[in-house]
Formats: sequence, structure tokens, C-alpha cells
Amino acid sequence: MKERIKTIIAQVFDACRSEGMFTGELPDFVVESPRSREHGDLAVNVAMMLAKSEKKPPREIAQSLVARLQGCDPVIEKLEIAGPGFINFYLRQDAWHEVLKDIEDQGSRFGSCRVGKGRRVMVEFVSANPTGPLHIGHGRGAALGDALARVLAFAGFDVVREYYINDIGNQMQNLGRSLYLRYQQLLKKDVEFPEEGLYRGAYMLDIARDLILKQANKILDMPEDEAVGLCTQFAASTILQGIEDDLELFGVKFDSWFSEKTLFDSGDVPATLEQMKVKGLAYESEGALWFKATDFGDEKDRVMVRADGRTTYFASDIAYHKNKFQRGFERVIDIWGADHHGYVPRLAAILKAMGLPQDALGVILVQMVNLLRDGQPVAMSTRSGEFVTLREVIEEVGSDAARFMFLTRRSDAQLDFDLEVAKKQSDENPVYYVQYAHARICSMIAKAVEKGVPLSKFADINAGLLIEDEEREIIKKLAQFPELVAGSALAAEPHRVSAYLMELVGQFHSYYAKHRVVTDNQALSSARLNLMSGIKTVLENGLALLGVTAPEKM
RNA sequence: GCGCCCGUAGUUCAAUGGAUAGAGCGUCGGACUUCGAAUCCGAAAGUUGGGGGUUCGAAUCCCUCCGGGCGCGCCA
Repeated sequence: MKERIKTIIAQVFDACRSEGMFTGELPDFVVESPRSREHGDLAVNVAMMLAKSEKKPPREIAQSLVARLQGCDPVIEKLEIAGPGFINFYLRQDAWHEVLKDIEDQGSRFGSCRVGKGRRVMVEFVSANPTGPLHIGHGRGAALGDALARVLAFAGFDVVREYYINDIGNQMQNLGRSLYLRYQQLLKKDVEFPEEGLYRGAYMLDIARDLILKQANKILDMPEDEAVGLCTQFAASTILQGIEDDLELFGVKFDSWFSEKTLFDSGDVPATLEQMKVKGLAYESEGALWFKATDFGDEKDRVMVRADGRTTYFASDIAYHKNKFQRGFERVIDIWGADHHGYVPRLAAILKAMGLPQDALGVILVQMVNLLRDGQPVAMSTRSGEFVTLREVIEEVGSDAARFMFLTRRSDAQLDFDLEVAKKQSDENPVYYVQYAHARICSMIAKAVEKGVPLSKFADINAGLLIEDEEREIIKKLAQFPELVAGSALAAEPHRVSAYLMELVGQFHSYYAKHRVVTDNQALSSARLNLMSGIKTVLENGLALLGVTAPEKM
């Protein structure tokens, strides 16, 4: 509908201009759904935007346009000039009804679109080191990345979800040593467990017990290097399996698990470094190999190979992002914790330097989560092992509540996550507000069928009976869903979906309290049931984008 | 010190540069004999952290100050 209005205005503008009424170009104006019903069904700001270039008052311009717009299209019932120069469109009562047919025809695909044009996008998220279980912060990244992937796919992108596994390097060494020491301790060997650098969490003891179960005390007799290596591998694979299980519990499934180690096995990292030397992007100093990041907008040069010959994480990351683009992704989205934000200019610099498509990379920073219980902060520290895991949170509050909590906030704002609030199965918890509406509609439709008013097809109802203000507003809201999905995808902001669902559901509950759907009037009941079915479908599609279930009963 | 993010009702959060800044919770007052009260209706509640600027129009963009968070490793 918005497109239709936009086209009409463009035509009218051209007609006016050819008569010399206007001189300039048509600006990039907006057709919007006004907040208030008093401003019509749709509002256009074109007159205000033209005011400057045409050097005329906006209301005068609006007047000239309105004169031409009258009778242009049968759906336009009334036009109004309001405020500083808005042109408000009042449309015919039945102008929106067709969306109910669209919903019916498209079903679970309603709201999807092709703005993505099948372009290949990678969303890389979570990517937590396999050194410990996921915590609440990872949960936020997981919910966001997964929902974003779903939204992008629905908007016509070809999406791959990838998890980057840092399975090599210092932290892995520390992990292996931590396990080795725990293993020795459990087998009564008298060893010190140093304070610094190692992983002390209780989960390490569980893994050590598991290791004893599988290997008995065989590892005790090995040379230390070999023993630690084996421990590293055992710990990492156990923890990674745990992460995968936790994510599955959270409804997140990756298409691809990319191992950092493979970048070395394939020779990609050394090859990339060599290439950088050849291109003159690197230099040696103090025994280390540096990237000239300052030439490309970063504030410092960055080390890629340390003085002792080992490569840094950054070296891997260069090869990794090169690899991503080599795999043919047109757009690459990285979701990181906000504590990594200092890393962004470095990565941007490397893309620029390597001639990779820099604007194809989008980094979304997810701000910290403050975990609370009854308003009191819960201590979180990975090294000491004192933290609430994502699994514990999911088990306590449920996957739906946790996801919805994450996805009603913008990612760049910090978030307080109160376990007690998330757990309450009541008004304080918005996820139930939305889910309840779905369950209510399901129950209503079932009850109607019982009473002999079956759910009819759009073709068999008289949509003209839907004349209540609330009905018109709900139908308009339903019609906005596709553009909302498109906007959410292009802006990479899944939280718009939950905000939309809250609004839709609010309108529904309100309507429900005011108007009876199933009555003795068969025709009216059928029409209203069809509308309810439309709401139900949009709720299902919207919740699916968030990865939240739409229960029929609760 | 430098850089990035944030600051909106008591509170948790919304608001493609648009009209009178909106919701949930909390508070106060109402509504179940009919489709699910995990709901609805009403009320109180705001100088959008302060101050400048940009323009027809700013919570939104720019500058500055204040406050909070996070970074500033040859860690990841």
C-alpha cells in the first residue's frame, strides 16, 4: 500500500513539474504509518521536504499536490493537510482487507520477502573459547545471532551460521595444564595448583573425573608434554560438546563449526603472513612481525608473530576473515562481546590493507549483561569458576523467557537480567503476554469449531463486516509485518520484531475484551475468526523469528 | 589521559529526522454467569542527564560538559 501511494505521488509530482509548477527533483520522501489515528491511515512528508528547494511554504505545496491527488486512486477516500505540511491519506475501509488473504495464502511464509536477493551472508557468533561453559553473556550473543540469522533468511538472504573455535594457543595450553593438575590431584598425587592463569572452575573437576573413567591413571606415567597435550584435547572436546548441547537446549544450531587449528593445518596463516610481507604491509621490529595498522586507520601497529615465533590471535583472524570472503560471502557479520570493541579498527584496517571488501563486514557489539537475583548482582568470574552458566539460566527460567528477554533490547545497550523476574509466570514477563495471546486464539478457534462456526477461508467470508476501529487498526498492523521484517533484516535489529509483537498483541487483547468474536451472527463470527487466524499466523511467524515457541495451551 | 557504547516516567525498556515522546512492571481505582483474568479499562507519573548548534521539524545528527560501562597486551 505504501508503495502504491509512493508511486502515485511520484506521478503527480512529475505532472506538476511538467506544467512548471515545480522546478527541482523529487526528494526521497517517506510514506509512514502515523502513530495516531487522527493523522489518517498513511502520512506523507513530501511537501515539507520540497519546501526548501521550491522556496514555497510546505502547506502551499501540499495544497497543489492534494488538488491533483483527488480521485487519483479509488482507495483514497479523503486527503488532509495537517500540521506543518503533512498530507494525510484516509483510505477506504476495505483497502486493507486483502492482507488477510495474503496471510492465508502465504501462511508461515507471510512476512518473508526478497530484499536479500539470495545474497550469501555469514553470521558468526558466540565463538566462545572452549575453556569453560557458556555464561549469560554468551546467551545474549547466541539469542541475537540466531534471531538475526532467522530474520535475514526470512528476508531473502542465504544465511550461514558459523561458530569459530579457538582451539589453539595459550588458553588451550592453560586449559590442558589445568586438567592435568586436577587429574593428578584426584589420583592423590601431591601437586600445587597455581593461582595464576589456570581454570579453577568446578567443571574442571568433573572433566578430570571423566578422564580418569576413560583413561584410568595411564596419563600419570606419560612425559608431561604429551600428557598436557592429551589433556588439552580431552578438555576442549568435552567442553565444546557441552557448549553445543547448551546451545541446542537454547534452540541455536550452527551450520558450521570452524576450527582455528585448520587455518594452520592448511597453511593459510603462514601463507597470509608471507603475502603481507610481499605486499609491504608488515615489518620486523624487536624480533616480532608487525602489521602496519596505523597506515589504515588504527591507532597502533599490531603484532602478528611474537618474538618467540608464535603467532598471535590477530594473525589467525586475518587468515580467518580472508577465508570467509574466499568462501564467497557477500556480507559477513561478526557478533562480539562489547569488551572486544577495541579490536574493530584493527580488523577494519586489515580488510582495507588486504583489499578485501571492507563495507561487507559488519561488527555488532553486544553489551554486557548484568545478572541479578531479586535486584542483587550475582558474582561472575570465569577464572575463579564462580558464575551462573547459561544452562543453569535456561533450566531455571526457560529458553523462551530468556530469549525474549534478550531480544526485546537493542544490542548496544547494557542489560539487567533478573532471574527472579524472568522466572515469574506472570505480568512482569512480557514473553507470556505474547504467548498467551496465541494460546487464547487457538482456544477460541477450537471453541468456535465446537459451536459449529468453523474457520472459513477468506474467499468465504464477508470481510466488509470488519468495520470496527479496532479491527481496522489490527489489520493495518498485520499489513506492516512484511516491511517490519525487511527493516529488521537490513538494520540487523531483531529486537524490532519483539517490539512489534508486543504492540500487535496489545491491540489483540484490547479488542478481545471489547468485542465478542464468536456470536450467533454466523457471518460476522466467520469474518472475525478469519481475522483472529491472521493474527495467529503473524504471531507464529514473528515468534519463530525470535526462536520462541508459540504454545497452543499454557 | 585517549577511544567506543549508553543516559528517555519510580523501575525495565520502546520510538525508519516527523505531528500531543510510548509500552510492561510498580503505585492508586475499577472489570469475570457468555470465546482462557498469564487479560482488560481508567488515573497519577517526563525540562528525553545539562548546555549550545544544524533545519520547516531533534530523544534521534554535530560540538561541549556531567554521569555509568567497556577497552587501550608480543592475552583471546
